[in-house]
Amino acid sequence: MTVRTRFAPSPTGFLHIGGARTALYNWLYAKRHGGTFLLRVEDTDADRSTTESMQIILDGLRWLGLEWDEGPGVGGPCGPYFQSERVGIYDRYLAKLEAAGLVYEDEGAIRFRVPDKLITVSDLVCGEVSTNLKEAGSRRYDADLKREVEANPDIVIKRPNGGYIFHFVNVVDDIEMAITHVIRGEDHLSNTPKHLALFEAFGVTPPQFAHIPLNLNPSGTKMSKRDQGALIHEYQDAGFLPSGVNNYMALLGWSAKDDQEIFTMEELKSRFDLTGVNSSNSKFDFDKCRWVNGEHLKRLTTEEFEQLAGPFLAKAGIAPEDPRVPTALGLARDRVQTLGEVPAIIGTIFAGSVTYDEASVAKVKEKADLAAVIEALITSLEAASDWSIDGIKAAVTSGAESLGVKMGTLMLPCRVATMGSTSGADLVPVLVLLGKEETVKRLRGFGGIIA
RNA sequence: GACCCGUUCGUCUAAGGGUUAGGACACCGCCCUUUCACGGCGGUAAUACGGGUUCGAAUCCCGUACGGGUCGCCA
Repeated sequence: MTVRTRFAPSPTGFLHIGGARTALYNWLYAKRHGGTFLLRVEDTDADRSTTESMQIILDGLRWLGLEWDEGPGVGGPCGPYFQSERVGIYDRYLAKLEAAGLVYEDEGAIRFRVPDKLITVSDLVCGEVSTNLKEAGSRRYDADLKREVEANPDIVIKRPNGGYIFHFVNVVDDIEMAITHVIRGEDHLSNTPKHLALFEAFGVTPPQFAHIPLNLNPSGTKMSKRDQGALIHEYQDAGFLPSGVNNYMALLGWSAKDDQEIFTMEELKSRFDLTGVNSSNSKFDFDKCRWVNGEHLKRLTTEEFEQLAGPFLAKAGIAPEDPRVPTALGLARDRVQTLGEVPAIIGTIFAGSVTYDEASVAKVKEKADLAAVIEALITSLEAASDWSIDGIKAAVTSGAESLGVKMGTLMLPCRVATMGSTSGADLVPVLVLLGKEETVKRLRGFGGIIA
């Protein structure tokens, strides 16, 4: 049987990292087994569903490269892929339950009679979990009263206003769309017996279930929109690579069982499997996510890096077609973990003026003879006949000799004077790009500031 | 509160009865570098606790603690 997996988001406005990872696991599992990955929009709650909020989710999935084989925009044999357009199908399935005497009306809503027996979920990740819905559902915790109250264990599947409820449509669609593997967050594990009861009521063999552990924020609670790294579009804005984000998401809850940490999408596709998914929740570590992304950045070709960095340069006011850009990018390349960090490294090269970092200035000011050092730099660099890496080095060396100090003594003040900070890209190549005139101008300007 | 799931360095994880408990991020140190990084090498750091079973337990069983989840006419 061909594997068919699905991602079924409800359009609440953002593609959350947890949802994205669920989508990734489903996508990878389908790819790994030569199957089909489908996207279904669970928009039964009309109040919360808008076109824009759905578009953000689709855009996020496309950016990640998790293209769906069936679903919105591409169609497929099991459409429509919006639950809001499938009411006729749900009516038909409801009629089946009615015919079997398994539903009844209760204050305008339709309830499904849950069976009074032990239902066992055989989960590919969590193992076997058993529940009796009739027993478990006959009590409910009332948050206001802070105690349990009597409850009707039969689940509502249709509202008085005609809208169908998640548990029902979810099962109907999984049947209609011939889903073979349901990979979803562990928060659904407790719901699964209800779904199994419905599959049985329809006389259908249920799909295999795999409940994957949740991603928690660093404080150990469920990731919320406000947590760093929670929303996929933020990765795009910050200059992450889709492959880097996918790689890190894959690692949160899954292991290849060897020491490999960096995977291309192709490698993930061939190596991912449910057997490597572990059952305990994981905390999101933004630093490691950045590191993984940095590794993906390093594996880019020069051309790819330049092309991808372009928009981030433009956003920072640097013209990507400036002839100095390729060299500057080469200097920034192996010291950034996201493309968004690039302008901070090389922006000052292209800027009309230098913004001085206070701590950096204070550090070079500690040297008593700073003014003399700057003066020597101006004199020797101005005299340089060959404005190349070697020529500049020779000039700085001669400046150092004139003061009777080592070249290294001049480098940090020169760095702060021309770039504003003690840290930054390799300085001599930066000076080459800056040009002699601008370099000397900046040194003079700095000399004026410290005087 | 009831039920369900979980618990290995700070974090992500490996080890499916016998390992000096391995790797990665982060952190610290050293080397390289006449600057800044990259890089290389090394270090600190973990089996939640208590009972069993066993010649032998991170690994199997029970209990406790802690964490997370579910208990909607949300999905």
